[in-house]
Amino acid sequence: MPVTTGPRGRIDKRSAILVAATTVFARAGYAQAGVDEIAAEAGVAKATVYSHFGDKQNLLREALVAESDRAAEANLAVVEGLLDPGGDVRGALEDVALRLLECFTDERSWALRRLVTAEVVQFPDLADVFLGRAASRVNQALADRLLALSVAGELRIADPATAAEQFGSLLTGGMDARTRFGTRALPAAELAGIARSAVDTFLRAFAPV
Amino acid sequence: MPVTTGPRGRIDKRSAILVAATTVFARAGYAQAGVDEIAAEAGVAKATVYSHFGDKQNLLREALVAESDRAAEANLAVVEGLLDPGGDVRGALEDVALRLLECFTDERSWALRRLVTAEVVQFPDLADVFLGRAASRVNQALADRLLALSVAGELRIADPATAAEQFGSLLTGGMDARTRFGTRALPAAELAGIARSAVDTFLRAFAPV
Amino acid sequence: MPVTTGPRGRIDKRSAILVAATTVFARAGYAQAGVDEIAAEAGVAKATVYSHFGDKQNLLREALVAESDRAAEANLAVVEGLLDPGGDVRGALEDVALRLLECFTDERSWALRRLVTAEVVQFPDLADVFLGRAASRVNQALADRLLALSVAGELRIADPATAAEQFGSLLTGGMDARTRFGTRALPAAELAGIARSAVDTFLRAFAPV
Amino acid sequence: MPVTTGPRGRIDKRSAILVAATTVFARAGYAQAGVDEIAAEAGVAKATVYSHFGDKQNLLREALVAESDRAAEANLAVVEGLLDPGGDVRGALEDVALRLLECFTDERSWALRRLVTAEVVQFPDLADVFLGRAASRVNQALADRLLALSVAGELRIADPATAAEQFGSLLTGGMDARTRFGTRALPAAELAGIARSAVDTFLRAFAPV
DNA sequence: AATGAATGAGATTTCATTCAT
DNA sequence: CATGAATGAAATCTCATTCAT
Repeated sequence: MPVTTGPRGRIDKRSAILVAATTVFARAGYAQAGVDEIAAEAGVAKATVYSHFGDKQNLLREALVAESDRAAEANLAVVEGLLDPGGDVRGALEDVALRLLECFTDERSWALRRLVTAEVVQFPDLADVFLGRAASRVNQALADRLLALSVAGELRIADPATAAEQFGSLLTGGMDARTRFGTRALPAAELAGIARSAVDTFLRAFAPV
Repeated sequence: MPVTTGPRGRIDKRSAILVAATTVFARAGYAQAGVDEIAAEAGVAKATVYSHFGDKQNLLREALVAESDRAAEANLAVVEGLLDPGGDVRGALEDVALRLLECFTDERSWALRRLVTAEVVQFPDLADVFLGRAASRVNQALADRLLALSVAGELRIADPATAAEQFGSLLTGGMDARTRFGTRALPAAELAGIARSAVDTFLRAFAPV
Repeated sequence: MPVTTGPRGRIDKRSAILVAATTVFARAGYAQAGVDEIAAEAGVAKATVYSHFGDKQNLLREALVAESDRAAEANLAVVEGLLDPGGDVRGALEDVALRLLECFTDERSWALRRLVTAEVVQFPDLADVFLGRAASRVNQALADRLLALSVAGELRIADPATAAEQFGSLLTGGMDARTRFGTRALPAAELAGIARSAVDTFLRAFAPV
Repeated sequence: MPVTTGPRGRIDKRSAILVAATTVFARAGYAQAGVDEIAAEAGVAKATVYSHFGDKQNLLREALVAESDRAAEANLAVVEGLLDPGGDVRGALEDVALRLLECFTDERSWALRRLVTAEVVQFPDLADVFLGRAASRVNQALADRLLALSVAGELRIADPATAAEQFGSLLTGGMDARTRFGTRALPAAELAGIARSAVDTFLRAFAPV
């Protein structure tokens, strides 16, 4: 018997379960993950999982909400570091590009995207969770920065939203193939090369005259 | 009583099963798809499925092989249409871009990518199937064409493989978000806009002086 | 709604399953017995059987452990009744012989031996279960008694272990044929005759001069 | 296409199947043996097995008939060697005993008894096959010899049938335990010891005054 | 006569979920 | 509130048997 329980104990269990669910879903996939397994990983009884989250699907959703927020946080932190560099746009963009790429190729990010992709047909609202909480916020933030740079005369961008999307695409578009869908890690040098190459093309297209 | 049987009958059943498997896996996902369901869709007994394919995992693999080949065929046909346009590079690229986008946003292509993505952790060799049979062949073909255009002085490309990858990325990089992972169809006008926008950026970066 | 549950309830179910398994395995043989059938006989859900015993093979093992113990108990009770008879050795031996024969020809004993015999190739440890828990204990106990009678001058036995084995053999050696492997019951008179005949031969060999 | 077929080919196939069935049933048990496996072992198609033997149960029966005959032959050959030894009854009996024991502990004999024991509940007529074709014939032959020896004054036996049964019992009664139901081979020395010990007890009981 | 192919029925096992304590 | 226990429904896979060639 715990000496003190109360709201704190319950909350602790809730997040232990969420962490466990994230881990197990990432490792095994939604269908292959057993609620037993999640409960064991969290150190609680299976019924406790149900009393907190209702059912397995909802557990997935909540886990994806948390992971999407976590991923968004990391990405936004990077994008918000993209301030007016006073001259070295290329350096600033390469720096942001590389750090975004590191976020993107993180194990947990791959797992998040894989889970959304895998289950979107069964549970279409998962797309909204991921896109709304992570992808579109990051894109919007990036568009804001690009606009700022454009206003500052460092870039020449007509449509910042599209430019932001294309910046991201150039950066991450080949990653499925290169990492075999997140199954294989890339050497740091390769990451840096990809970032440089993406920024290079981006600047050819959007550098001021 | 079947009208005709013999060796042809067996082959017919095999492909009926493969078609059914593709359909059902696409509709329900690998784990949620029952072999019962596939057998019913194919109009054969469950045991026949097993006698042809051994187990469910192998059925998935064979289905993905077939779908990868089919997708590659369609994409290659488009890419191979990209000949020296004698002046109107933009028009030629936009045409190819749009048609590639149509391939890419096809229901079956989405299903293929979703299945690979979803199951790559459990069955890592599926990545090889998809990448080796489809993605990398298409990229290679596109690189070949870009090189030819570069040689012809229509483009100014140093590294055709990377340029091809970037062309594809600009084209398809935003599609997860726009189609909600293939869950939502896009109006033709939007597709055309995306193609135009991708080509525009690509040409800004790679058009000759 | 059950009138009482709690820890007692689980134990009750466990033994209900064990009893049912014993019954069904005896009736149908291991391979032909369905876990469905056992669950139905026990009045529980199939999954409950699995949650208690893990798999079918283990269920067989546990059932055989219980049956071996039960059989050993009955046999040992008989053998331990063989005290110094003060003169009438023949009578005492015939009495024990007949009662051992009754144990041996019991339906459940036949079923036990049949199951062990049938499955020993697949699950070699079953031999250990049966021999270690039943056969060898009974033989040892019988050897002890024969030694005591020998010490008391009622028998003339050099090697009690072998003598005990031979006593058992004379008694049960012909039973496969007579009962058609336990498929046919014997009249009490025949049993008594066999016991008498076995004891007769035994005493011819081991009675004191 | 075989160069010549005809009745001889069919007969060859029939016995190939029977041999294969015997092998596979012995190795795996009746229920675990697949008709596929038997057909493969025999080098024929599964349907051929059915066209020759009708169903699996009948295949078992025919295999057991053949094996029972084979076992009987071997045992009878031994027993029939038990002629009037002119003085050395013990030596003659020990010789027969050892050779019978060798028959009895043969792999194939164990397999035969195991199959009969295992399946007798499902197919009660198997007991008749085994008992009628092997066990009782051997016992009868042995009774004949014992009677002859008795007439010759070498033994003193009132009831030869019972004596024969007891001779066999003394010999084989402990073999289940010693060989763990045929799962473990015995060293030749142990076999010889058992034979000697059985004959010793037998002669104590049945040697002439 | 022999076979390759197909199948219906059933086997074991798993799992998300509920309920009484 | 947390849990151990129980379960209904379904999943994958197997196998004896038949049929058309």
